[in-house]
Amino acid sequence: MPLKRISSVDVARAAKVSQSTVSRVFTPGVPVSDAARAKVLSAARKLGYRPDAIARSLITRHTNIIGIVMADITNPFYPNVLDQFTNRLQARGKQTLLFNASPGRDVDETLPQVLQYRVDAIIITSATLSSVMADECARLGTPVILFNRYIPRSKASAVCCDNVAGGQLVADLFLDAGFKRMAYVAGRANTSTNVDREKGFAQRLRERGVVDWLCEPGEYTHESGYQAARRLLTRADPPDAIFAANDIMAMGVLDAARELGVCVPDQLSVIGFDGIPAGAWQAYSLTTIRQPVEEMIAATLELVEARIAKPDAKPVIQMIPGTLVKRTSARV
Amino acid sequence: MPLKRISSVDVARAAKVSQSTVSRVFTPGVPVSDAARAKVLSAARKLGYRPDAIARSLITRHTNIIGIVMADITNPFYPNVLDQFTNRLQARGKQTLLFNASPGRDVDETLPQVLQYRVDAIIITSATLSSVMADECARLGTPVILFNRYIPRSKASAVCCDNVAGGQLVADLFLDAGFKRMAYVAGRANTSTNVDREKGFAQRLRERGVVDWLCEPGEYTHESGYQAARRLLTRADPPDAIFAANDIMAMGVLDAARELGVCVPDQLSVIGFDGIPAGAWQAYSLTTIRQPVEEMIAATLELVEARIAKPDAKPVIQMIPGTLVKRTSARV
DNA sequence: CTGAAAGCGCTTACAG
DNA sequence: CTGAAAGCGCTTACAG
Repeated sequence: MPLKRISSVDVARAAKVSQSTVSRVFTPGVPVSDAARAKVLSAARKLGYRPDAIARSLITRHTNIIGIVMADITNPFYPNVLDQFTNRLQARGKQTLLFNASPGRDVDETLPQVLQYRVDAIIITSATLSSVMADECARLGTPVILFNRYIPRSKASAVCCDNVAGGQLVADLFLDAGFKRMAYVAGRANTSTNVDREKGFAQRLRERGVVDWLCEPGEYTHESGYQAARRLLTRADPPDAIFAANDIMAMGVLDAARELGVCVPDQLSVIGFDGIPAGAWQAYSLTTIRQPVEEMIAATLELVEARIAKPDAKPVIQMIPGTLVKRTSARV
Repeated sequence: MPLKRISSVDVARAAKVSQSTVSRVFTPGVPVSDAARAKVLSAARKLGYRPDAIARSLITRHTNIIGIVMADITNPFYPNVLDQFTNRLQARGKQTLLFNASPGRDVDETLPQVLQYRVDAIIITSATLSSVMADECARLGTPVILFNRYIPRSKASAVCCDNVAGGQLVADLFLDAGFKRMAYVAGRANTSTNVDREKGFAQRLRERGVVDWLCEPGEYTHESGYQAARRLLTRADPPDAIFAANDIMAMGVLDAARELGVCVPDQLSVIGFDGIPAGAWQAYSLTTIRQPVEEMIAATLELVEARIAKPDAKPVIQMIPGTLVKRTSARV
């Protein structure tokens, strides 16, 4: 038979003080006499009392809960992101309410649910929302920070890896190394990460006089990278360099090359994007553009704090450059 | 300037009904006249009203939030688990409060925080808690369900892959195939998954007359599997069959074998445990014992529902057998 | 420093 | 079916 939850009133009675005093003891920074504090703490310990976070939230109007909306948790780039977010949030005494969104769809239907729980702020990653919804959140005073996405001209702030610059960097690398026939293996078509990485890659290729390159669709999975590479490498005129929109697809590309007897990096150079741990495994030794995850997370969390403190501050979009990690999958 | 959050009182005023009626319209299964419902809904829509989940929780005494405590999110077995839990919880109208625990330590310090938020139930995975704490939760009426762990004789229910049986299965497979020199690459020593997998493996080996086999420590990471295999394969008497306590270590073993020129499966057979997607990649083609994740999650969620409805029901420990996935890393 | 009281935004007997 | 009222467990002016 579950016992009644014990409340501040119970503690007050046991400690022979008022309920207000009990509350004060559990509110940091409020003056309480040492004598009262001692009585309350001892009674609280005896009864196993802990303040009720829900009741506290109702009156303080903040919950210390941050909503994280994520699609695509199974993409190997994200577990680390989620791990770091929750760890660092917990270190600041905040909790994480996790919402799963369908990849590729906006989260406009999910967000009202998040809002119902009065989260102090919302972090959205590998998913996007309409700018209408972003503005609605702003109206309600709930800060929204996008992680690795951005919505130009909306009220939502964002922290991104500079995906365009990353794409350009890969193009430069390929061109400097003298490759003649390049290919891009795309991520899910409607994601901003894919759009930007391809944009940077294509722009730079064109700027430097290349008019013709290959492009295969993919969907940010190992299997789709593998299939794209099979199509590419069995052509009469196969590419000598492939840029895959993320690491996991690049690893699929490498598996296809191995299977088809295409020698990497002698006959084929492959570069990925993300910097996931698996890229370092001996079977792949993947050269890639590493997203500065730590920095991006730190920046996001700072923005979260800043916007909670001042919700109507101007939205900012922060771009952090990726860095080349040279391993052995590309002759660059 | 953020607008005031709009409450049921605002809607009541706009719809010219009582606040109670507004509340009833948003409480499923409570009778309200069509006329009143229409007025309320229209006013609510106009004002953008949504009931406040925090206030509702305070009075109904349940939050519709399930706490999930997880260590080791970056272990590739878990993203899928988390993804499925959140998806299926959301489908039932429940939310997920995610807590990150340090791997290897119990979660006794974390749990009071979870409890403060009055979660309806707690799921603990890849982490464990003392039986004292389990009983404390039971006393408070908060059900605790362990996922892939169990605490004998405690008040916490559990859903597990049958790790002992899985270990036995691997031993039988190796023995039936005629291997002479077997090795076990261990997971983190203090985890119940590692203890049970090794126990089953060793028991069966002994039962069938094997007295001598190799054992190397590992910590459930690719790197530790790789290092363990290097130690094993550079011995004067290297093993001809390795059972790794999880897939990711088995993949590290395969990478070491590849690097050392040990041919798999001709000179060495490798079997893992978990059934993570990456095991199917062409670079590994890993034979493994697959944990029936879907079934385990469904069972866990059923248990969660059942215990929320009846918190003082007897704890149950449910074991679900794993299944062999034959690929090409083992000659069995 | 402390207590009595108001109030956060809901749900739910209670009476009609 | 509907409204007035009590109450969930806290925080925080207000007065002393």
